[in-house]
Amino acid sequence: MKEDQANPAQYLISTVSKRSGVKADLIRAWERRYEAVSPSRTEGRQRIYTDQDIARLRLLNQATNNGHSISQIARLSLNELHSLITKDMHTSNQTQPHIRPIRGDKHELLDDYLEKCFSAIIAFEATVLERHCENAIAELGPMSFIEQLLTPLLTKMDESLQAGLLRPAHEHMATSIIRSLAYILRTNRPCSRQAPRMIMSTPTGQLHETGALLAMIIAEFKGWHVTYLGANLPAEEIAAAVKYTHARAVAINISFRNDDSVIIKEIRRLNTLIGKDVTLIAGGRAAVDYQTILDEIGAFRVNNYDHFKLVLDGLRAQTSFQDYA
Amino acid sequence: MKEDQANPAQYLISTVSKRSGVKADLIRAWERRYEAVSPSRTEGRQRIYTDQDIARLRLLNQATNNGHSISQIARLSLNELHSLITKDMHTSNQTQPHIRPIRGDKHELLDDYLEKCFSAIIAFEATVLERHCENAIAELGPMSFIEQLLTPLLTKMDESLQAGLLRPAHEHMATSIIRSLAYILRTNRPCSRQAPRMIMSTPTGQLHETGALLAMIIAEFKGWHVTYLGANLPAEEIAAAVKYTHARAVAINISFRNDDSVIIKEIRRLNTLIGKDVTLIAGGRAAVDYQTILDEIGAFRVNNYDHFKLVLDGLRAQTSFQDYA
DNA sequence: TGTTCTGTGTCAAATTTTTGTAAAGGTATT
DNA sequence: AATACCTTTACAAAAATTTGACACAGAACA
Repeated sequence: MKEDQANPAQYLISTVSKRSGVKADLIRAWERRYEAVSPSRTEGRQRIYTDQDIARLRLLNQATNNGHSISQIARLSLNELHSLITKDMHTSNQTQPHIRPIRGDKHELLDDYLEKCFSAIIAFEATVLERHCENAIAELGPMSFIEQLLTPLLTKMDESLQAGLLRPAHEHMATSIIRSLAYILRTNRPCSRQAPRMIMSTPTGQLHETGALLAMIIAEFKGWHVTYLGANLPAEEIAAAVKYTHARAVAINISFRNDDSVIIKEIRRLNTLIGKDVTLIAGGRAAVDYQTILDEIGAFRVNNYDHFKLVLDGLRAQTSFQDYA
Repeated sequence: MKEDQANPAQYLISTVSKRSGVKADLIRAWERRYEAVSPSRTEGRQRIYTDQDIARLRLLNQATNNGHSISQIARLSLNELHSLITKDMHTSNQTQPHIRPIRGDKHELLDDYLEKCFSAIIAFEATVLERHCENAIAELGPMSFIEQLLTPLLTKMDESLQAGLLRPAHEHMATSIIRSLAYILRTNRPCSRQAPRMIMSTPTGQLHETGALLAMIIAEFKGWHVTYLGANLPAEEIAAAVKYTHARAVAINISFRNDDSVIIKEIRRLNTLIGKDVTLIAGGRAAVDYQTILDEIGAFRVNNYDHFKLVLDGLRAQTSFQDYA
């Protein structure tokens, strides 16, 4: 356990430049003028950067492109940079999901992050896990992070839990961290008034909400106005939320096969309560176990996030004309 | 205690102009003539604005468009501007009542925010609730937000829930929003390696985690390195987390009086598992119901956040020499 | 009615500051 | 030796600053 076990400083400036998108000259200028990063040095005075430095530079790059002055933001923390950029998206009505020119070996990069995150979980290092996730979000972008890093990570966690390699405490810790990242991941865009609305929740007895949370983020990316209700909610409450918000769709996440009779009853009840005009979508690892009931009532069941996106697009297209101002 | 605002983001005039919709020239004129804003300066005299300044200018812009004279409203507080504009919306042709610039009346400000947040909850407007909370955090700072706005709000929500004024769906929605704010509220300071560590969770059967979440944030403010585990965790798991992290204290939150035998058993088990060297702290609305067992095993019970802070300080002082870098 | 005063928004010129880029000459690494 | 880095210095474009002036609408005044 030395100074920074999980973070062996390792990258040279050319690598950092490629991965962050900031030219090497400029990286040095930013360091010299504003101490934007503080890399350590080799014996021969060459700069050595960490993952965090890369994430920083990437965010700084994005923020300056958004019109911020480098001198003013150079010393902000990763966290602060995140919220800064989130706010930018929030205000400047149409900042596109930023370019992610991850050139080179993306696969290796993902594996690297996956390994690092998993190690942090095993070591019960919440702070390290959080930092790695923040870095990954900055480098990969929210979507890739969710689909290509987080999903495999959650799967791996689940397997390890089954295998007894991890304890529930590990999983709780990791889940809390991941959940807290939702704020960064969400593109708090103003969400035009005509955006179709959706309720996202988890039926009674389903306590795990990670899946629902990520699905919410994805739906928001797809332009939906999602009202997120958390986990473990009875059908009447979900239906009430639909009425209040005039939602056009309800998505529920089923991660575990607890007590079939309860879930099936809840689904059936929810279906009758929301009426025919509201689309019901069910996803999650255990949703497949309820295929029959879902078919019977004419609800969608989605297998994965791509499938979910397709269904969402279909719903948007199918209904009244939307303005894509 | 420095003023450690969660919002050190700073903007130059061009950004401010774009975001607020007020031309840069005019912003300067308003400052020169009416001190509408008071930006700080860089070394080279460039103006530096905060988020609040932007909000201010946006409101001033809107108010002037509504016919108000800039010289009359330039010095109103954020909050007063808010109510001015909402009043404009409601009473389209009313003689504007005397809006006294009663700044400094924090009580009124808090009541106003409380009212707005609660209305947003009743109306099931998640987005509005979130925006009000974000504004309040910017204006009040994280600590005041938690202790003076959020705590009363949660109490009020609870009463309304009991009275049938709100449905559980309302509460779930609001809780999700509040939880997502944790990321902003947390002082993600590096947390020096010598910071005392603490495990925060909620025992089996206790599904509400808002209290634990806020307690975590407060403990972090107090310089603790908190590992947050979420809700509904068996004693063995909490104890395992203590072992992994070498935590010096465990805090559990008990919000509801569910099944006494379970909770008492869990507390007792937790106490034996963590050993004598680890301090157990219990808080939450229903913690008082378990006073006897807590006394018996020599655990702390805290009544409120101030009490919690006192206990935390006591623990820090009592143990080995800490660095207050 | 006509004149003046005041409050407001806008513009322009001259000057500074900020910031990305680059060249030159030396050092490390492979 | 070839390539990649480092430091220092310089430079030019973009953005901000200050100062002062101007236009115009309403209010005040004669």
